[in-house]
Amino acid sequence: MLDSKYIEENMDKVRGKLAERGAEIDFEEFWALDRGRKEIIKKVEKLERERNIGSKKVGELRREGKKEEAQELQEEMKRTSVQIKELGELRARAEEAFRNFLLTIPNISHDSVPVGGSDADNVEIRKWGEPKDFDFEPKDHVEIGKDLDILDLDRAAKITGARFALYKGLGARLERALINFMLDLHTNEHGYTEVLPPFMANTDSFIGTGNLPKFEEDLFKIEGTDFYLVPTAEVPVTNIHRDEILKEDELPIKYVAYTPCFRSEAGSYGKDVRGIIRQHQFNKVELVKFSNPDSSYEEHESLTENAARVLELLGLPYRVVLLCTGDMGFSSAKTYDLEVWVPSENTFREISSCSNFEDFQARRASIRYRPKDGSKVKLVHTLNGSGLAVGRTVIGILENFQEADGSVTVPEVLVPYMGGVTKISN
RNA sequence: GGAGGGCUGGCAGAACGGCGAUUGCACCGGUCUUGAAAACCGGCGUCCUUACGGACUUGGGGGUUCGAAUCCCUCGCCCUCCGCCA
Repeated sequence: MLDSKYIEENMDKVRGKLAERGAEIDFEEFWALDRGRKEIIKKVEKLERERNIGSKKVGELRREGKKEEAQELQEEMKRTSVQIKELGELRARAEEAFRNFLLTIPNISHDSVPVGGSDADNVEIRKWGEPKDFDFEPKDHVEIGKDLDILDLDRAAKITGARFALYKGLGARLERALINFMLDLHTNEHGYTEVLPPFMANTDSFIGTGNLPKFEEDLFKIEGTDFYLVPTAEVPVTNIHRDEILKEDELPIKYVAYTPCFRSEAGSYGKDVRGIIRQHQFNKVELVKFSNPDSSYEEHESLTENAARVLELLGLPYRVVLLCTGDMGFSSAKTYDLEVWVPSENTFREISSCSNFEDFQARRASIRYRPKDGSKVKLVHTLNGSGLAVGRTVIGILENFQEADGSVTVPEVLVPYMGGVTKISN
């Protein structure tokens, strides 16, 4: 959520910035809602003042034994009270309409973000590693998984439906090994605190991160409750500190969390239907930071590096891409995507998305800190990034490290997590 | 699922339905000091207003009342006990 005062004072900039990302804001409506809200607030508060003074006076008159005067004033205040109640309802509606309007406006991009309409305008920042030159026809992960009997998509479809996976044997072990490896790396080497949050969260939490009210169709809701399955650990973890005032000394707070992620994938019918690239349920290790606003962009860079380190240790070729205005998520001010090399597609595919949300989520979720110098409490900046998406990491490993004989070499760093297994083969 | 107790400011903890929440601790600033501590003074939630001011805020929402932290209803959460259960 943007600061309404900021919008008022920087109308042209806001208009331009939002246009860059393909979002239009109806300023006529904004002004109308804002003006309406302020007018009604003024009226109500004037009446409330009268009532407060009047009521106090009633008490005084009674104590002085002036019963009749008290009675008279009481009658008058009763009428005032009725008016307040009526206007109060209008006020509530006006404020809600204003807030709802603000909740549907996306974040403003950082000045370093390139302007563009689609992923074609994203900017490659750097590349790491060399895609392997296979001297045989490489298979895709579906074939590899089937041939090694570690991935059974047909039976998963029987259990649930399309876009679900059943890992078996060393496939299941590989998934678990990756989760543990990533958690150990980020806690031991990068200073994150491990958390294991609920896999469902309530409406307030989803509003806090910006997933609601606008993107409900992307979520699975639990019938008969106020709970949704989390589409990313970002939701529960960012909301750990919702409605809190943190100490400046505590910042930055860094969490790493493993959760499964559940996404309805509405609107992606027919896209990535083969394999486990796009699933209704997948595992992810997520990095989340709560930062001092002054240093959030440094924290963004280091968070991205922390995620990239996973790929480097695994030996998977990747590139870093700076998303353009048109390709960024609703809540983000700046996003780097990490893309892993996928031999079967002869291209890079997103495996991590690292964003700085500045105070956009913090304002929605009311996450603030108390500056050391005693000045007014301020909103923190929130950041997060996948560290990494586990299913897609499995794709990377199976496809990049496949051998001519159909086996897959286990990256050295994972061997201890695989119980000493160095090669997955029949 | 049943019975009971609770929810107040960053924390602790008061407040017969009536001058719009007493106090302590923590934190920040100032005075004092060579420096620090102590002491003293001030500050330390949100909104409206150029300002002066004003309104709101005792878990959320609603009700009773001239007036609600206080009474009633409802939802949420925490604690204790019973039942069931991985």
